[in-house]
Amino acid sequence: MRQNPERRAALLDAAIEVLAAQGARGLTFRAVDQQAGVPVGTASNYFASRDALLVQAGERVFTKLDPNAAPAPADLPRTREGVDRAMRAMVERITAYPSGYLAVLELRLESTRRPQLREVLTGQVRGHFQKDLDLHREAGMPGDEQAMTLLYLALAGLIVERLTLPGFIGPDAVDPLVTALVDRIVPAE
Amino acid sequence: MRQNPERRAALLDAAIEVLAAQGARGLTFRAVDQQAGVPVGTASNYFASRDALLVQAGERVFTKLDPNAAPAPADLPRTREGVDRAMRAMVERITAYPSGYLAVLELRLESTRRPQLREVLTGQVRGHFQKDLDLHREAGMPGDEQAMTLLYLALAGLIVERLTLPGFIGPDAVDPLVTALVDRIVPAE
DNA sequence: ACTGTACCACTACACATGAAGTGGTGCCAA
DNA sequence: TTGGCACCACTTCATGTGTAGTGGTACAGT
Repeated sequence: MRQNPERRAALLDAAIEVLAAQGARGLTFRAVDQQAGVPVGTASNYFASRDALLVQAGERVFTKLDPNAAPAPADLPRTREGVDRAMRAMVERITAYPSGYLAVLELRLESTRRPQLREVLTGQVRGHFQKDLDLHREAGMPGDEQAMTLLYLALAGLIVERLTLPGFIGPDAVDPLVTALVDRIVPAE
Repeated sequence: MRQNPERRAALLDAAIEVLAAQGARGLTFRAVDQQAGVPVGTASNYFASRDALLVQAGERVFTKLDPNAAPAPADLPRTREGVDRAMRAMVERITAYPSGYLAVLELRLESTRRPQLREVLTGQVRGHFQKDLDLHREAGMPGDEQAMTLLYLALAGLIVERLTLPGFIGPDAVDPLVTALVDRIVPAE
């Protein structure tokens, strides 16, 4: 088993791209090798099995999607308007990097068949959501936990819609929908 | 090309199960044959190509998911409470038939790579949503189009969450979330 | 009642694709 | 010089598509 961490990370990033482009079933050692531009057999040397590759890709994609997730809270007003701006930024950020979220969706579906992967994903989602919740509360933003859960679900739905059938909800409809959502979900201050 | 309509329908139903169980990439003629319990080669005789199979499965799954979609409006109060009941029933109905919605999710992701499939799915989603909208309005239920769109997105998000990572949002949390959602989205009467 | 036709279920096969795993070679650094 | 790593060649295997072909059956024309 090879150890080089940069190379391993590069392979995982390639795996994420493959997931988005070809689906979970298309995630093979060779496809990863090709995407990463390394010789055939490399991925096979870094991951014991396809399962391991899948799980590690699942771990990585969240660390790539989320860390920048909290760029805002600091200089944002602690009002509904502030929440609105944060949410719009989040939707913008995620839809601007489709591969990442599409890979997550593929992994979610694949986790239907792989208990181990499901464990990992559930832990990741729970953890990141909890962190966002804590940040939100510590920043003194309006909206209780239930409100944030509802926002999370609706935005997730919106993002899925935008990424998979962009013709249904057009690009111009996004911001108004997010604003309307926040207006209705987050209590007036 | 074979014509027997019952057999074709049975093959498409089998295709939906395969989609849910094995993903879009697992949808092969042979897998469909096996799932439907018919001899190898049958599906190949009924569909000109894998593409055609995918598209026709995409058409069918919506007709199977939706028609029962409007069992309620008649005897439901034209109030927020009525909307709440309708929405809870809908979530219940969809999560009770996981294969159907999981197949839709697989198709959505696959449509990322297949323009023709994307066209079909976009049309189906748009059409069914519009129909629901019309029924809702004609029944005199509270909530304008934007409110219904927000409800749709949030419930879609909730369903995805329930079907793919059931450990994150537990089964007992569903009804309260739906009720809270409707309370916040649909204006008080 | 007989025969021919059309359709269909089922079978078999030819061809292609793509992947996994293994073993080996050369290189570089400790 | 020894160990770890990148790279490569080759074998083996599994799976799927598309199509051709076979036998059976229902139906219609005569």
